Amino acid sequence: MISSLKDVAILARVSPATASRALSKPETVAQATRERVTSAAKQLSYQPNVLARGLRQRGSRTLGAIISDILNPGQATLAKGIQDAAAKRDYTVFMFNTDEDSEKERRALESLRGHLPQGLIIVPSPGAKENLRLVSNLPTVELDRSSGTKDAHTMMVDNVGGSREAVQHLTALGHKRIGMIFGSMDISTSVERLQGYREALEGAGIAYREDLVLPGNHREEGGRVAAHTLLSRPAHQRPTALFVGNNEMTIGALLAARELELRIPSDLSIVGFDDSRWAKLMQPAITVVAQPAYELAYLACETLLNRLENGSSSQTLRPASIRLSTTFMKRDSTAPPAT
Amino acid sequence: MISSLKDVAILARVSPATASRALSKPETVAQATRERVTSAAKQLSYQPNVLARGLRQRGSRTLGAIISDILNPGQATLAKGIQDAAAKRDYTVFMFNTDEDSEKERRALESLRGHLPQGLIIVPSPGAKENLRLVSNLPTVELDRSSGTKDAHTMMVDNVGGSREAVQHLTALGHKRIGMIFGSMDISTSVERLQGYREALEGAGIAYREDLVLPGNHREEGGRVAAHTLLSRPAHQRPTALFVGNNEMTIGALLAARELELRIPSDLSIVGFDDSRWAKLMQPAITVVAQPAYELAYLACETLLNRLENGSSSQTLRPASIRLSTTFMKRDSTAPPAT
DNA sequence: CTCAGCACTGAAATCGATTGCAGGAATACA
DNA sequence: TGTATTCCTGCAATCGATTTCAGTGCTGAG
Repeated sequence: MISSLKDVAILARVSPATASRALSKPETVAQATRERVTSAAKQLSYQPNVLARGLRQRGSRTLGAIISDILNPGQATLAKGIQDAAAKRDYTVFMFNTDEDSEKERRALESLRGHLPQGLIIVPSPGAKENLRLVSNLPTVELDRSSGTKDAHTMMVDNVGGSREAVQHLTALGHKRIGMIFGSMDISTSVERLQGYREALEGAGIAYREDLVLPGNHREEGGRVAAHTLLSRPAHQRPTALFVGNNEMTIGALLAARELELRIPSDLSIVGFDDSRWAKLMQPAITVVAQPAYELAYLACETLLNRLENGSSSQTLRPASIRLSTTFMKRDSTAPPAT
Repeated sequence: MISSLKDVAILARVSPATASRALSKPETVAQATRERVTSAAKQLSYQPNVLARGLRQRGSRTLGAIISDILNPGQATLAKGIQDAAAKRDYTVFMFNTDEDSEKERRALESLRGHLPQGLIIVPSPGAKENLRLVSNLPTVELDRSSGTKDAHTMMVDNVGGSREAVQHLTALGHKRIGMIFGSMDISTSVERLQGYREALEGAGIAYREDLVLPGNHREEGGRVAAHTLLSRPAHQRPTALFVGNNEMTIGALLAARELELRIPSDLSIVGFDDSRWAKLMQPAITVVAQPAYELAYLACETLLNRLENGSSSQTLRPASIRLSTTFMKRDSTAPPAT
């Protein structure tokens, strides 16, 4: 049913070698021959066997992509950006999820390695620095976060700047007690966003208070618990505004506010990091720091492919560490604190 | 850097053949030899070359998965279900997006074919019936929808029943003019959901009116336009309730209602097909027909793998056409019509 | 007329793992 | 002891495409 190059060669009355050349290096073959071969190939609806080709050429037009959680719309957007960029250059992508689990990441990398991908795009999980040694000679771009690996190519957004802007917005509105839910310290984005928060407070002359800052493990439930803790305090100690480090946790924070019957924005202002479908749809619509996730991923993939196709020279290129800037989306979930 | 089986064989002082057997059919090799080989493999951190193995065995432990749009949370859930099920059985997945575009689907299938996957799980796009002939001898499961291919294995939810239940809920509340936004007629789910709508109306003794039913192309914008059209009519002609055929279009319908300053549920009841994060989060929370998307996809993948591993007997198995039932989630977006 | 140069083509090796077949050693059984 | 059986191992072929190398035939220059 599936026909091989040999079948094509026979039908075109040439050797397999010539058939191969006619299809992949057309200019090296006489026109008449080339036409016989291409028409034979079409007639048999010949599709090259990627495995055989990859074996011979030591690697197929394949990339690995490892993201943390396809169910997170932000990550799904990354996945799509990667795939679109890869498809445009005729690469296929092996996509894996880690669920932020270092062990799953390791397994994904092992499994990937056997497929001899040409390159890797990864949203590193907490254990990534260790895991990435499994594929140390594979051209890699770290996306969204940094694993801390030296000389890695990274493609991230300006987390510090984005957070600073968000929190400055809150201080400008007059908020003094601003809480933050930040994720966890072993993920670079969390650390950077916390940093932006601190810088904004400092700029506004507000002292940093550890008791207003809680981790939230990046998930909805973590965000809910953290927000609940912060918001259950008596009214005069309770933060009047919350800055939440990612979209999932923002949902949790909103649920917590609802449970405690706090009205947004009159009782509580909220700014989230990461835009999303529902953020616009909510009433009030949520003010957020939007990230160019699709562009980021697309760019990451293009960068990787360019590096691959420039061959050896790439080795000498200094690691590209690109930061895209975020966009502050003022909506309706922020207002001056109640007097 | 990457070591081959031959390297392992040399280090273990055996032939490559024996090394191969020691690793993949351990019981056929003497224990002492086996241990030498496994330890050599570990020492070299040997990873089999999937391409070579796949070439020889005519196919690797790889599945193809084609979904329509990874950015749609429902589809992302399908993707995750597939991946989890595949990973558990140690298969890797090539994932493609079609964006409901038949041409992209064709390209995905062609590209997939060269990778010699063992099987395919596909959410068929409108042109799938034609496209699937490209891979007619590949074990395939159609997920979420049916392409109309004869004898195909399909894994779907009970769209007719789910819709009927939703619309019955509306008629029970006393609604007489119930609009529907259904997607497009070339996707089986749309047709079935429309069918459920008709059955429910009929059951309630309400005449089916074509002018209350509009297509919406499955996207937010299509849903918005359709809903806007239906809802712009004068109050006594306007539907008092809308049943919307998928989650994206439900968002559009909500936006349209907001534009027209219709209050939910007092001016307009809304039921959507497909649950999602934001449906719970909205105020009012949206009443929906929830689908067991993750389970559906997981099951689809397991079914496929079982069929693969039962070998030839599978050919004779009658096509499995499984329907999972939906769950009606009554929330706050439905109420009796205004008097 | 001869030979270099060119444009094409084909034979055969190659990539890495698997596997049918055969041979050798060890064991069992008569 | 002789022979049948079992167990283990290695040789060599194989999967399908690519690529090196060595032609073949032709053109054009000397």
